[in-house]
Amino acid sequence: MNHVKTLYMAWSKKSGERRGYHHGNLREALIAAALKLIAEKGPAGFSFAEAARAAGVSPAAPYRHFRDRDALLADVARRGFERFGADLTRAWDGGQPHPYRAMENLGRAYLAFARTQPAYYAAMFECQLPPDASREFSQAAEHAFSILRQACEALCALMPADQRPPASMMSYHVWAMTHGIASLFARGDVARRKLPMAPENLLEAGLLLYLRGLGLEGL
Amino acid sequence: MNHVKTLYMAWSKKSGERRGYHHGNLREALIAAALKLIAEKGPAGFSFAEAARAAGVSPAAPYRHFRDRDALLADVARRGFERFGADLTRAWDGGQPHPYRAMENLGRAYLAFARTQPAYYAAMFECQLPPDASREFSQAAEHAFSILRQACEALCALMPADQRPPASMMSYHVWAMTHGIASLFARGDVARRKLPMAPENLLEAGLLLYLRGLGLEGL
DNA sequence: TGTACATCAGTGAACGCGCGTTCACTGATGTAC
DNA sequence: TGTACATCAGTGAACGCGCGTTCACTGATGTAC
Repeated sequence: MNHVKTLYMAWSKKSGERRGYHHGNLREALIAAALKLIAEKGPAGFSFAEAARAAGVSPAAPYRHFRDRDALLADVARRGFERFGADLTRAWDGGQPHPYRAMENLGRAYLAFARTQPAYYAAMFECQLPPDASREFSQAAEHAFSILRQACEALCALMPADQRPPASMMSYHVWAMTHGIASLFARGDVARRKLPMAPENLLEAGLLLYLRGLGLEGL
Repeated sequence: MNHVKTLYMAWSKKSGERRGYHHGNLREALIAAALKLIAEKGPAGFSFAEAARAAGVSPAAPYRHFRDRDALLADVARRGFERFGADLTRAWDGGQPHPYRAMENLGRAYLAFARTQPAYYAAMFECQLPPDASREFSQAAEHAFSILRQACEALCALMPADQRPPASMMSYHVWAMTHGIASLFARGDVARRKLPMAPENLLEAGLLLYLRGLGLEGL
């Protein structure tokens, strides 16, 4: 394919000119449309046909890219976990400048994801999608969680070896509290509950108290 | 209405005999059908028509009891919060035999609800239903949460007055951790994640550590 | 470089389906007299 | 106690709709020669 022409086409699309027979990037366009629809009406209010319409193609076109409606939804969830994992990795930043501060950033990133990507969040956690639906899906989810575990291990390593709590248990606790605050108070959709403080502050205090309970002082 | 006859009708229905022109308890039957459908296919896979079919009435009959599909769903969620509140109240049992033990029971009751009533749980928390959708709904939800707050106040009261943490903040932390564990690991539907221990034990340890962080020792 | 052709990603018409909702109706219930 | 009647909770047929999915097709792309 003529590369210059490709670039020209991309430019055309960007500037809203009429596309030709081929869409060029339908797969991505469908995902984007799905996210928009989920954000507006919840995972239930998303239909294959409407996504096609939003992308400006015939209702049969999506079948070239996804087996069926559920396959698209599963792909949205998988991508969600991938972005989520990337966000968490960036926030953790290898534990810099200090494991505790990095853990705080991790929590903030979790809340920020729930707030700014409510569609991804709902697809990932509230779609009745079995966690082991597909290999790629469960791996992406597992990877995101592994960042939390890694952070907990780094925090445990700050303690004398004979006083360290099990990092695995700790990571589940941190995950649960963060997920609870995100799902109840930080989510970016209509289901968010009111809270008399910033969710970030609630989370920071919660983690601090929990870590103190573990004997991790002097942060 | 003849009371004996009413009792007889109820008996007839119980023994599965043919009902007459009037259903007798359609409202309840529709709620029950909705719960069954939600449990099987998620909140998205529930339709007014199918609920009517399950209750053995024509598709127009439900309109005598609910304005529309969403009204039924909202009623399910409201009832869910009422049952939830009742369960939590029973578990707390006025703080008997000891506030900490009662708090433990409270957490167990939360997890048990998520496990045994996944349909209610999904309708309450994952239906994209705004928390302030209706007065009755938000009151029922608020009441359930107030049990948690009450428990936290009782626990705070065990501490010297000058060391007490704000019970309000504490109740949000307890809620978040419990809700996180329930939603991720204890729920009774396909979205439950595997956990290398009983969710109850994870929660107990988490609460214990958190309380220790607050300075609530000697439990 | 030019051309023939395989492959790919779209079309658009069609289908059967179940849904939500409405309507005029009817049978049962409970009550006023 | 009997009867007439208002009210209530159902019926069932009908509607328009959008959905998911299929099919034979076609236009564009990229490549082999």
